[in-house]
Amino acid sequence: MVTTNEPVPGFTEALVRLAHLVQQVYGEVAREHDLTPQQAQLLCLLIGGPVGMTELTRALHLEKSSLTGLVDRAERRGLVARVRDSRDRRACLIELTGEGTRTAVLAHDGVTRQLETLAADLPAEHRELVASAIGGILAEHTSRTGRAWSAPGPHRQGG
Amino acid sequence: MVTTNEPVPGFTEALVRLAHLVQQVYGEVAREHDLTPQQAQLLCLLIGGPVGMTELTRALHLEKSSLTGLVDRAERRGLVARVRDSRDRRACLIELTGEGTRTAVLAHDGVTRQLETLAADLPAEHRELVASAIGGILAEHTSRTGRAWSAPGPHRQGG
DNA sequence: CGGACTTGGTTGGTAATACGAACAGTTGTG
DNA sequence: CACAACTGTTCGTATTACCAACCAAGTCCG
Repeated sequence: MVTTNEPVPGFTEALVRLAHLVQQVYGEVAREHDLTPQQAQLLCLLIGGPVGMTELTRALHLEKSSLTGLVDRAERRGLVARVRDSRDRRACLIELTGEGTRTAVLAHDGVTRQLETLAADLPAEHRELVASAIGGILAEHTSRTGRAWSAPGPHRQGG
Repeated sequence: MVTTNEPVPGFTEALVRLAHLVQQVYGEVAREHDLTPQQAQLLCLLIGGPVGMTELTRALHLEKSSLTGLVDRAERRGLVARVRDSRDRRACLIELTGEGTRTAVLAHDGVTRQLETLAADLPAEHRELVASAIGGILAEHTSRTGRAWSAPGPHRQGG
């Protein structure tokens, strides 16, 4: 009874284009603050509080070594700092500096405002529907990979 | 009584995450076919027919020089070819080769299938609604920048 | 305790991505 | 023809991203 065989062909197309648009917005906003899109993403991810490298590799879908470089450059620019984890002497948490926090918030707000502006014509109900639909897709993906983005919140350490 | 002032704060968050997910799917599929995400994107864009460099820079939001490199590498791999434009001797159209077409279709199908799978739980009506909502957002952005992606179809020569 | 194994992060080497500035060839215009 | 506008390339540089190899710290197990 499910009609998933021949849905709207434009649906995935729309998703892909939207992703592209978001990417573009991220790029523009990042540039306004003299950041690369990746750095902006990193900063926004750290707004919720310090995060460990391993957690970041999962959130950003990067290899460890790639992340090392990204954090290195961000650290060299004084945007983030590595702080040793008290419970695990090999691990380190990445933390926003003062300037990093300022920039991160500005960038995050910029992206949010841009997207909100673009979606201004969208009635609130539709907006909620889209949000929930996306939530479903994300949940489906999460259940498949068994990994989540771990939204801004306390890092749930298994122990 | 428009309620655009304090909408769902999770809306833009959802958009951003979705973009990330699509990006990831693109990356996975690309890798399955020994492509970089950018190459996959290029190939998918060419499925509709040959496209000029300038048009491609707009579609991919790249500088001319960046695109030259991307096309260079794709050409070196035998995926695309530069064909001279008969009407304009400085311009060239980028065209898929035989293998390029095969790969492009496979990659496009792969991405589509993945996304469809993830959205399988979404009822068709919601899907259409989401697609149209996204369409609205894209249209808004288009009207702001005055430029469109020029969906798969005949290249409209601006004249 | 002590070695095997795992985990967390860095280093080194390489390819791809992306930008800006400068350049060469065409086109169109006056 | 002179000149501006346009199309794509080349060059130099910074960033991104991967893999393999590595070191250091924690964990497991005998």
